[in-house]
Amino acid sequence: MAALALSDRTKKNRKLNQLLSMLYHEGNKSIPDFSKSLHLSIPTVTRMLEELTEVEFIIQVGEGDSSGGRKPVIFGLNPHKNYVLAIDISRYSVRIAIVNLKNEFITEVKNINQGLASSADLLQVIKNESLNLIEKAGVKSEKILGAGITLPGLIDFRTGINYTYFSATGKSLKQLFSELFTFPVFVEHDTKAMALAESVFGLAKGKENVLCIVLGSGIGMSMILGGRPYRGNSGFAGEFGHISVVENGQLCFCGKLGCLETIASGDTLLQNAREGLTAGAASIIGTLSNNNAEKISLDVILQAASLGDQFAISLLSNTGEALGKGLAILIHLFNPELIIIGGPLSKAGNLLLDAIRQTLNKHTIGRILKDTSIVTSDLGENAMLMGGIALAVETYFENEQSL
Amino acid sequence: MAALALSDRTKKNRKLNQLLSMLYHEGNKSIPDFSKSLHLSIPTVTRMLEELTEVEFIIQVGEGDSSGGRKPVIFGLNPHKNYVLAIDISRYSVRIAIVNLKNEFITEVKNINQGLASSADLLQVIKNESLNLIEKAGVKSEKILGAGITLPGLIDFRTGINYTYFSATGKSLKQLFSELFTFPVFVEHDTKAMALAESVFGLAKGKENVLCIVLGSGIGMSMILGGRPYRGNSGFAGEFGHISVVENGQLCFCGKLGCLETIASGDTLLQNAREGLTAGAASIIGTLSNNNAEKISLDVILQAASLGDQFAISLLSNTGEALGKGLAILIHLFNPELIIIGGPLSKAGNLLLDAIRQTLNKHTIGRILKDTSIVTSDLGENAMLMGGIALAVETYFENEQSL
DNA sequence: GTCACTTAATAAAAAATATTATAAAGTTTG
DNA sequence: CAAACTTTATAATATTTTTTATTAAGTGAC
Repeated sequence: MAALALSDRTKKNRKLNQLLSMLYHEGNKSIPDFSKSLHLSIPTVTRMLEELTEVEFIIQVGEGDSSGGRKPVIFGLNPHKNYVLAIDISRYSVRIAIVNLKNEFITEVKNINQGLASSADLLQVIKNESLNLIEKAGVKSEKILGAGITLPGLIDFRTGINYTYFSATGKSLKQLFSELFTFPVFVEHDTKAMALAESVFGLAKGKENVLCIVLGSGIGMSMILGGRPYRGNSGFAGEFGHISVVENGQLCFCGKLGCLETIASGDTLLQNAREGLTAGAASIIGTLSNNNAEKISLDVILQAASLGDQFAISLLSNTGEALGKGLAILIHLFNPELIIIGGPLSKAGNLLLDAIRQTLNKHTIGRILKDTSIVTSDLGENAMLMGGIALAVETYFENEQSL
Repeated sequence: MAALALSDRTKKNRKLNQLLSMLYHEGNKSIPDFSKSLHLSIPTVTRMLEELTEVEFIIQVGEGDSSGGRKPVIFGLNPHKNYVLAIDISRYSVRIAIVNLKNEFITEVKNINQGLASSADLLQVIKNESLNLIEKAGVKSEKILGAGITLPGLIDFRTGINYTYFSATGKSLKQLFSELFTFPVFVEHDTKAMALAESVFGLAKGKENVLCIVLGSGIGMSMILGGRPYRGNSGFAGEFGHISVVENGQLCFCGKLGCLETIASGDTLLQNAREGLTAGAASIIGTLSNNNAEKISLDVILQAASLGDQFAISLLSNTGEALGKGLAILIHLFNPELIIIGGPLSKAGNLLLDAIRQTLNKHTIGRILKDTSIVTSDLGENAMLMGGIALAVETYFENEQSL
């Protein structure tokens, strides 16, 4: 097995990198497919594929269809050539998994009940649990091409410094996590990772201009513009939750008044639920939460709504309406082809979407709204992990830099 | 002079196109410069330059500096190889000019006092005046590589149909204008052309993420994101003037309530001026406009403000404050490195900028605001023409499609 | 089922490109 | 002010890539 130094940024390797990246993003392909996409002749592509087969990066996966002629051999990534460690860090938990190059989870997703807000020694915990998982999976550490790590915070992507977490260390996130493992690490903001996941695996696949909204306790946004993730100048783009929508509104934790988060986030919804129940609203939320205001969660409210609870439904539709006002702004500015609503609240589905659409009809210029679809994400709770995986593979194949 | 079919989209020509485009955007270069940028060897670049010199596309313009070694020969575009006809169409006027490939105007800018709103036969007028200008300039029609045409309206860039003007013809803008001339036409929305002009010639040169605001009777916006003009899905992106900022605000001509245009546009400023004067505000605006409310224009108010008129200054600062609220939203969403304020009102300079900056300090998360500069454009009244020129040259050199 | 047509893959020849060596033209330093 | 070093440009050689021709493998119509 000859050594193929894919990390050299020579002209030849750039093409090899491009080829691998295409295979990862667009799936299996034939020689003529590559020839057209890469603007290379068929003999050249043949030689490249031979080289990559030699080092076991790719394998023949069968033959394709033909509309009248010899059937082409189809090539695909060798799923067992490498593995990716995916780590999604959040405030109260960490999720870890290992996948092969077909994005198949080769372990269960390990859930740790410690997070950024609850553990002093989180990095060490992450290291140990990761190494355990790697051992349990029976994967050699050398076969792991890298770790895709996602976490929240205000991250300056030029310096890699997270101003919300770990900033006291003075180290960049890449430094911090690199010290844990022998393989490379690729770090990304969790919300931005979700956009990447949608773009590579989800509903944004093949689309050029997509906005991804993450509805959880707060409101996050990430964007695919011109087919590429958009970060802005320093990585702070997408602070959708903190645009002003209410003149002299409620105080937001960011210090400003009337941010969208103060009227349309999960936290606000919960607060409204508690206040409504205290004021005597008729609802099964009380029973579902054992009449303990502390136990009222988004899941409880979603459950109540799905059971037809009018109060819960109106809470969701109020949130949808408030969010719709914000989305109207986004649509005027970005003219996106698609808006994907993700995060815990997105499970509300049409209870949320209907209210959003109604508000948009009122607040958006019709000609522009016409070209925008609004859907809820179908990636589920592994969205961030998937984003981390895509980041790791893509950065590795394309030989670029991540955070 | 051998024929060099630059329009063939072969691999070789793609490189030639890239080279010409680089020369246009980045200025004159040496053989080693090209070699590095184009990832081609020096002999190959030498051959390409010989070919392009042969057909008079480029010329040697002198020699460059060296930090210790032989001085390189510097190559540049031949400014007289081709010319561009630039046409900027607006509601009440049309401006026409001819430039060479150094972007030097080889004629005066011809100003026609007919426009989209005032002429039934505008296309014919434009054709005649253009041909006159070409003849007067003594330029052979074959030497004109194309016309760069800019105009306002809601333009679907996929179909090239302008829903505001000429939509009754059922023809795309390209068809419509192509019928006027023997050379190719390249059409662009006027506001988006301004962003292109800023990106190629103006303050946005070399910058990745820039927002361009056009402050005139209304409020327009165009964007450079990831170094490229951003249009959105159908070309409607940037409707900054029609985002909602006032709950149950004034009725906007777009049919919605409380659009930014209803509080921060030139028209609103004029209306406020008239109302203020009627209510008895102390100001020299009255004298400057001969006490004729009809004659109060943005220019009059700017003149009054520059003379120190307190009422005029407060009008501008009110507009700045209102605009600032909108800009705060943009900064949170786009995290741009630069916001350029253009259009007639931008002449107010610091009278506007100071109020904007003050408002931003109040309404924007500090960490994000820190990385954004806000300036007024320095392209002047030819900004749109320049954008049309850049569009024509760039599209021609890069062999791509425009509207 | 054969014949005409289509698509894929390989082989050989031709063209283009890169690499290496060398020369030309400057700059800097002792 | 020469010697040593740098950078640019050209020439010769080696490599890579494309083009063209050929073969392989399949489809569909009569």
